[in-house]
Amino acid sequence: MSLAHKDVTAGEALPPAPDHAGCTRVAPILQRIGDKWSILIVMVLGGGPRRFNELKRQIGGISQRMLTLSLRGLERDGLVTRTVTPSIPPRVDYALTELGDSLRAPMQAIGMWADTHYETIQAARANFDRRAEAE
Amino acid sequence: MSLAHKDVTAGEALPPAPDHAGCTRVAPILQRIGDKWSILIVMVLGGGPRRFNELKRQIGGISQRMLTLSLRGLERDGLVTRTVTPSIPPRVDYALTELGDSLRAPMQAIGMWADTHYETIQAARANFDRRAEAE
DNA sequence: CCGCATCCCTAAGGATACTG
DNA sequence: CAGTATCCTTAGGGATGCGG
Repeated sequence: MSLAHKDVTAGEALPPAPDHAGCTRVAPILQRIGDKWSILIVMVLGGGPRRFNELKRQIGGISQRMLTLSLRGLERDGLVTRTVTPSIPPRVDYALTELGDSLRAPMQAIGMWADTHYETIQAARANFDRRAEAE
Repeated sequence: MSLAHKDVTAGEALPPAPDHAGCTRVAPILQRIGDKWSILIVMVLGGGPRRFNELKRQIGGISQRMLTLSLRGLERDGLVTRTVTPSIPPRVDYALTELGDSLRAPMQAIGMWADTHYETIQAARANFDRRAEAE
């Protein structure tokens, strides 16, 4: 793990390039929320607290195993709270913390980007695959 | 795969919640760039074109296998160009496309977020693990 | 220098069945 | 309802060695 910050002399042509710090720190976080389900969960919880099976239904296609694990991860990172009401049947509510809520804005920036360029990317893929198939 | 857009009546308490569309479309894209290396590559290429081993060195800790695969993925999605100069020894340059470059902005939004809340998240994890260990 | 092919091991993740 | 536990299959990813 290095990501050398010195030695920027190698190449510096086209763009402004105002990054260079906090790159390696971003990766682990992006992976945390870049997994198959976490963003979906955050998105749904952005609409207010949800119960376990409510989440499961609204997300669609997730197993309870993965929902549990994903929620645990988000809870662990302080993005989501888990509130148990020990009634019968038991009731558990999940909600975004302030931290989790603050993630929604940058997330939507990516969302916008993805939505804007979705077709372009699909086209690029199709194109790439087509000429790859033609050897 | 559903993510029902209707039936928002279930819960709508705390936040403004201006999302609800393009959620399922975001996930695959986030996974594409949320893998272990892609963002790092995009970040480094943000500083200008790089050769293969140049990238490898600057990223640090990546195997050439994964670098190749990641670059192929990025190329396939039209985020990166691959330019071969058939000299001896051969020379291959990678650079961001306009599309790839446009990704840097939203990416840095997440980067900022991650950097800002890094400590908080670490603390939350430590806290969670501590009380989990205490059963 | 670039990168494909191979081997191999681990983690991710789905399906199902069972508990408080 | 809200999980936990188990099984099993696949994808991710490192190490190494060869080839243009």
